[in-house]
Amino acid sequence: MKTAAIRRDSRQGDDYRLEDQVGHVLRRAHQRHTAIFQDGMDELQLTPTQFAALAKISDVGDVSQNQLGRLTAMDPATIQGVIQRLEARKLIGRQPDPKDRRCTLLNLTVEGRALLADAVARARRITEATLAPLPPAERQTFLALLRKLI
Amino acid sequence: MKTAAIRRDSRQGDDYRLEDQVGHVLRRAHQRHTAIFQDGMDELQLTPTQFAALAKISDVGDVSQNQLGRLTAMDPATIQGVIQRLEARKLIGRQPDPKDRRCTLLNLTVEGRALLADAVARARRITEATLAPLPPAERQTFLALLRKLI
DNA sequence: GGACGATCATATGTACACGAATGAAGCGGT
DNA sequence: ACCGCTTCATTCGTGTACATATGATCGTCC
Repeated sequence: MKTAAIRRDSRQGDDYRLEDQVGHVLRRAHQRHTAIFQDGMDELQLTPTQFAALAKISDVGDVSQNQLGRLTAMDPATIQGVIQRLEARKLIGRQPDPKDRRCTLLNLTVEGRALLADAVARARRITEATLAPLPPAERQTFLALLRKLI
Repeated sequence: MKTAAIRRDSRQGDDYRLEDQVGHVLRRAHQRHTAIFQDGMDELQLTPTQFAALAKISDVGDVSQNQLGRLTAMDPATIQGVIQRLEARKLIGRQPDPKDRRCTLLNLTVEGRALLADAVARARRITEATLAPLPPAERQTFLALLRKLI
């Protein structure tokens, strides 16, 4: 009797509830964010990963694909497609690395730089909208905890 | 001078840092979790969504695909593929709904039930491993905050 | 009871995400 | 100079994830 009460109140109990699992909530939170992102980037037609790639290239200048992948947490196989689509839209350029013939160095085109400026402004609003359900005081707490899980 | 100091210390400042954005951290945390999941479910060859579908069917019994999709936060187009793969492995069965000829009702096969029992035990360890970087006291806080973002 | 809008499953196309494999190129040690 | 190990970019295959479209069926309102 007492055991059951304790379980119901403070422990997770014997039953497995999908909606209580970190993974599931993490997945749904990520889903919600990408929906907000897609909405906020509507006119620019940028996905979260495409935006991340552009922002990083802008940060660090000439980078190889694999290096950019490490900086943005993308697989070589994943970033390959992202780069391909950005290049097709002429937002980035590619040129062979004179020092290492295996690499191709990436950089922003003029159009890429212009579009990124717009995108960053939107990204700030997207971050704000994503965190909107949390009172400002809790946002830092949440981010600090979330960062520990990386 | 003073302004710059304040910005550096407590405000987000003018520069846009990708690694400070919720979306990016959320994406990476989700990535890490799926990696842990894949590792923990190695022998069973279940993906997070496949596991979620099995667990939910076990919970609620006969469900239509779309209904299951709503319960597990999956698009009709997404759950279609998940169901198809689970059926191919004979973990779930499908039969027409006598009350509504548009629907097909899903349920676990004997193999599905057996595999799920094993999977749930593993899923508990996966949740534990995902939250391992957080001291126990912070886990409830984190989950409570994360849930607000859904 | 017939038309209309909603819902169900499915299909197509695009975009991440990653394992695994491949060929080209770099590099260190002998 | 050569061999082996690593790294780079690419490719293939599988699996989410979602927009959009389609045909079948259901409910409802007139």
